[in-house]
Amino acid sequence: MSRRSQTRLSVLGALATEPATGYGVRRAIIETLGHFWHESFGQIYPTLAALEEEGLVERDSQGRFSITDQGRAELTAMLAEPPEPQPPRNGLLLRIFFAPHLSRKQARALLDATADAAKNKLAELEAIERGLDDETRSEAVFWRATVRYGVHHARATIAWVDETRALFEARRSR
Amino acid sequence: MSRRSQTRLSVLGALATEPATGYGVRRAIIETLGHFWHESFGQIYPTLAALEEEGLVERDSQGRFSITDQGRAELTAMLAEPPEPQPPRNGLLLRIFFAPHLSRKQARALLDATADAAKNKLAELEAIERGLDDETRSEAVFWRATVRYGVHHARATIAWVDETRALFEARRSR
DNA sequence: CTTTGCATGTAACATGTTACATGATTCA
DNA sequence: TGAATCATGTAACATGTTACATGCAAAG
Repeated sequence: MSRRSQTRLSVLGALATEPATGYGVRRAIIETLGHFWHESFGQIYPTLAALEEEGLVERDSQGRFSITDQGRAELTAMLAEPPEPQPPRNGLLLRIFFAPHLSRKQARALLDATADAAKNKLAELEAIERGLDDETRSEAVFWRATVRYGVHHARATIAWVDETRALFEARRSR
Repeated sequence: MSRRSQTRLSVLGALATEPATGYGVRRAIIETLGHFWHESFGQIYPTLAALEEEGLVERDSQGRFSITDQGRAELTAMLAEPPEPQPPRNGLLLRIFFAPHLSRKQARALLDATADAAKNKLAELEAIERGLDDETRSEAVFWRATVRYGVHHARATIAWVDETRALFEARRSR
């Protein structure tokens, strides 16, 4: 089972929206997918070269890439594949699990930092969501869905921290 | 900034609980951290060799590894470091974002599969949680916290799918 | 006696990040 | 004119997975 690179997917998707240079692809990814996706130049340039060789994108005289018909077909095919479940590796839970090897203070700091990060993320997402209220393009419903995903999960994290603080305190006073 | 391998952390943590062979370390990780962590043999054996060379673990005559005092110190130090934020790469959201390139049916299938997976995960976690009710060891409070994290997030995913289905339907009938 | 589990390891590959090198253009 | 931004790429490194090779021991 060949784990197909998801970089191909994000690059093809970006070019399906709008032709761009390699640099522009990265900017587009940061601006539109930034709250849940990330690419580095070290991936983008080789990927564009490979996509070009496969005839999925083509480069014009200014160095701008655009997606070909074949590229659109490949994009749809890749999108239809189920997202490969990434093997779970949650660094926070690893620390929580082994927290008996930490002092109470350190464990508390870990929870505090987690809640702070989630609250910042939530604020960021809510700002993006408000920005979408003025968006009239029909795709906006999908963009909103990605933001809402983050909102739900940030709130889940915040609720979990509250609950976990109480759980740890109960233990302390037992 | 050197992304320290978290494999070291999981292996040291496992050995802090109980000495084991490389094979046993993996079993312990599957059994106790399985719902949020994963290691392959290809990582565990080289990591054990490296930890041994650093004097953080030692091997007895039967090939069992146990953690040294230095290893415990290193474990505590690594646990105290904030979990490095993994660069966000959410394959599901990538597909949702680019869903305009999918048919409605494919988009719906993606949401259905997501909800199913989350519900299965939730059932699995709730079973683990019930199992913890009989657990008397003091560490159990931390184990429970890791399970509860998964419960909160699985529920968040389920709620998000419900909301998103409604969002997409509203668009459809507009 | 054969399957299952225990046990150790390596090699090839895939993916991805970071740092570096280089240069053009634009804007203050 | 100097800083910021646009632009392209490579090389070294880190991390991790998968497949393969090998062999012993226990259980049925």
